[in-house]
Amino acid sequence: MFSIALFGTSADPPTLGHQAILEWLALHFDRVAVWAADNPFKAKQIPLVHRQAMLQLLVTPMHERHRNVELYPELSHPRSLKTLQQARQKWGSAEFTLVVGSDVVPTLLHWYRVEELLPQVMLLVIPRPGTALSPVVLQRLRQAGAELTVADFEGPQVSSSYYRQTGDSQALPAAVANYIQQRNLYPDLTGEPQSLQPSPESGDVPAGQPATFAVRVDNIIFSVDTDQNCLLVLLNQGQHPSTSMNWSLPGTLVQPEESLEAAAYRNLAEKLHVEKLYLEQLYTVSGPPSEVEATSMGDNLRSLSVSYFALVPYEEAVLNTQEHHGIAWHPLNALPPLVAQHKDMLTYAHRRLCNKLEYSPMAFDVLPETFTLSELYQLYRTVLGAHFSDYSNFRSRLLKLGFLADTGQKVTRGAGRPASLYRFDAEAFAPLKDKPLVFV
Amino acid sequence: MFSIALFGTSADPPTLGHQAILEWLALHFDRVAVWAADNPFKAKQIPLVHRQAMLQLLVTPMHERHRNVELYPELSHPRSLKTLQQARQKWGSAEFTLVVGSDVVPTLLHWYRVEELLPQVMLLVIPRPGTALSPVVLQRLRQAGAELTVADFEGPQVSSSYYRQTGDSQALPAAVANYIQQRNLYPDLTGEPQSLQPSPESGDVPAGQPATFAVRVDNIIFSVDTDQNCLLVLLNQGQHPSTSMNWSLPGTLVQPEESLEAAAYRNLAEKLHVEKLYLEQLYTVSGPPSEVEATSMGDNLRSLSVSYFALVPYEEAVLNTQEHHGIAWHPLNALPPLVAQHKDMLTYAHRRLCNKLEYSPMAFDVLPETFTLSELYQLYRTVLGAHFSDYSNFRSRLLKLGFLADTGQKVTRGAGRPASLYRFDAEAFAPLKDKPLVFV
DNA sequence: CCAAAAGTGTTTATAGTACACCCATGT
DNA sequence: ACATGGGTGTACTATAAACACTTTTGG
Repeated sequence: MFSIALFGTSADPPTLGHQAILEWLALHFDRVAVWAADNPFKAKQIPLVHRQAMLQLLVTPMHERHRNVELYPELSHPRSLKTLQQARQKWGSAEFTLVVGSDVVPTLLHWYRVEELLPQVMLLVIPRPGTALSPVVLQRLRQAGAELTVADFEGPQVSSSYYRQTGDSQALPAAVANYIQQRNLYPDLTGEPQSLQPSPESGDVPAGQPATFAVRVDNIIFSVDTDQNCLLVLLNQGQHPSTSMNWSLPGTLVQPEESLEAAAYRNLAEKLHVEKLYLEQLYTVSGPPSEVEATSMGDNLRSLSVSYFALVPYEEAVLNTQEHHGIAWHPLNALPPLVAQHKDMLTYAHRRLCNKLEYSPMAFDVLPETFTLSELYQLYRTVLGAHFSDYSNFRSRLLKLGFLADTGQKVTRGAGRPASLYRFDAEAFAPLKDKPLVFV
Repeated sequence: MFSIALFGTSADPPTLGHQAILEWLALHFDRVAVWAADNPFKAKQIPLVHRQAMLQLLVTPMHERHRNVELYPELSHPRSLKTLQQARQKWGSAEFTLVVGSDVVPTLLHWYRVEELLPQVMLLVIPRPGTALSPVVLQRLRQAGAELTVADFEGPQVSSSYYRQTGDSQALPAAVANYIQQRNLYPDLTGEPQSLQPSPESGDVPAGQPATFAVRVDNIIFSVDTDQNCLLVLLNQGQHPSTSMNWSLPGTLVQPEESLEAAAYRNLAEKLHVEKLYLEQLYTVSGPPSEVEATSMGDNLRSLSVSYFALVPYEEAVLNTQEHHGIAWHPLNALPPLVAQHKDMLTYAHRRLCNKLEYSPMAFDVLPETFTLSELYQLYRTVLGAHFSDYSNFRSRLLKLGFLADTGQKVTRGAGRPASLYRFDAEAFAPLKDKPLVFV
């Protein structure tokens, strides 16, 4: 069958090594297809057009001896599977061989759909200086279905990276060397050989010292005054370090032996006293590097704030105005001037609160053990607004779901018919977990 | 009208100062109601029963001279409004006066429903040593509706905290001193006066050096292989520092000049190359204090991990297997052994992904500019599972909503009728934002 | 007696579900 | 022609929404 070698190279730049490989391939295959490949992870690559042009300069002269080597730029694709599909479309059924350097062999098993690729193509490995082939890897590849040959090729041991490090134009075909010089494509190279040094991999992470952070926890504490039909949030007057704004969310720095959640609970407990509450992590923001906190640990410390949102029962909550003179409840629809960042957090927290109420039983974390349905309804109506479903529909829906147990007790609040006291049955609710819109 | 003084005190312990105040009150009011108050923020308080008993010991002997002073424990409540309600229930319409120390006056305006409390009651302020009354505060209180008197009381200047600091039992009535000694209620006191020092407020925060953190970002990168009907997640082999487990989520340390989001993007870009993606912050966990990272900044550094979850187009994504040999896609239903913490994060991220798909247009962030409805459907079906609504209903619902614009173009994928190509119209979707279950 | 709050029921519109069936293309 | 995937329509059911009505208390 007609044999075709598929050889993609970054050609950055193409060297005498490439030339030797191509000549070797020309002798062993009916056709040799070569192209300049783009690697999206090599950020500082020479533009593709130049690399392709240089490759053309290398291939064209070869035609005198080998008419079967040709440039096929359209084959270029980050995925060999795609390249193979295109080759098959172009040449139909032939025997295709993928030519790869020995350096990429270890990563081969992680390629896009290897299990699909390997049965369709043969592999030819070109040994490259410095990268030995592990027999284990070869065996594992063969187990995965690879039909794999290692080339008995002994060409000149010059690679593109050798040229990029040394600038030794002896490694290049004259035409390529000329192309580079005309356009000054590798300006960092003086033209005279430099000392060979191991260079860091391109695209590597910035290897600087990682930043250190002071972490604070900011609480967005909501409460509901059902008498006044008012959603409240707890604010602190003039304590936030990084601003001159008057009001801010109550917060605290995380202590050395303390988990984030513990810090959130402590922060809350310092400001008010409640028996029941709902607490949940919300969002994390990092302060700008310039925003340094006063500390003895050095001034490279950045700040990071993890926000928690809480719901507490208003009737039960006792503010610690003794120690924190500045704290007070504020209606959400009449907020005082606030730190900009905190304003966003508040908006986000409010949205989360509304959503959570709609599908989670968090309301029962702040209601008393037993409660009337109108108390529950008042809570929902105050938070979700006047557009919320009417009482009778709310009532019948919840009772039908069956996780509210009637205690049999009745209680009378002022005038009107006495109301039944209900209890939340967590077990009966369990199957409804994660179901959306349980409470609408 | 019958005048009643309401006087709550922590009685920790009750002193000769309290006794003098009570005698003074007895001369100016028809009845003096006194009780031992509980402050939920004073953690190291003597148990209430003892304080009440001591107060009783102080009040009982007074009955010889003043029959109108009496203990009413049932009036005790952290909120004066409640106390007042109970007093009113007990004695009906009388003139009630709330007796407060001058030290609490500045916090008065932050009390529970002051605006409701102030019209109902008169205030009597007892000057206390060391806390001067600011005329500004008094004026503001009066503006808020307070009817306020400052007592012309010149009693002995001994307070409970004076006793607690000095142990000077000269400050106490003999019966109280005896009660304390019998039960060794204040064991820290030697009995002989100590030097008077300003002590830190009780219930204060631990004032230690705040902890410093190295912050890492861990990415949970999902992708959908619609051919194989498979939800994939990107894992990294054996790189996580704090474990011997094989696979972990790809992560990186946040660099000094970098925002959290920037670090998440960098981390992702280092591992794979995509043009389109969806990225969102997920959750933040703090490592235990023991888990120290190797660093030159000192070994008190704790670790904190902010996780981000991402969705990327599988067809387009090119893994950087060159630089990161260990990364690979794994089907979510066949995960390799994984760091425990990362397993939880994955579960959480998966749930979030499912929920987000149901109400947000995130799918269009990873689909090509134009797409067929079955491509969209396949994406949903693969992520949300076989229980997802059937194609025809999915189709009619989405088209009715009107944010999918038919491009008029048709495309044919293999056999079958050609499919229309649609485009996502963000403007038309805008009103549906935050609506639940748009896509069900 | 009425007002107020609790609780019940009825009607109507709409949205989800499960199908059956027609349409256009490649082989 | 027929398998394959794209696209349409219909009948049934469940639920949301609006509202009228009864019951039980306090004043």
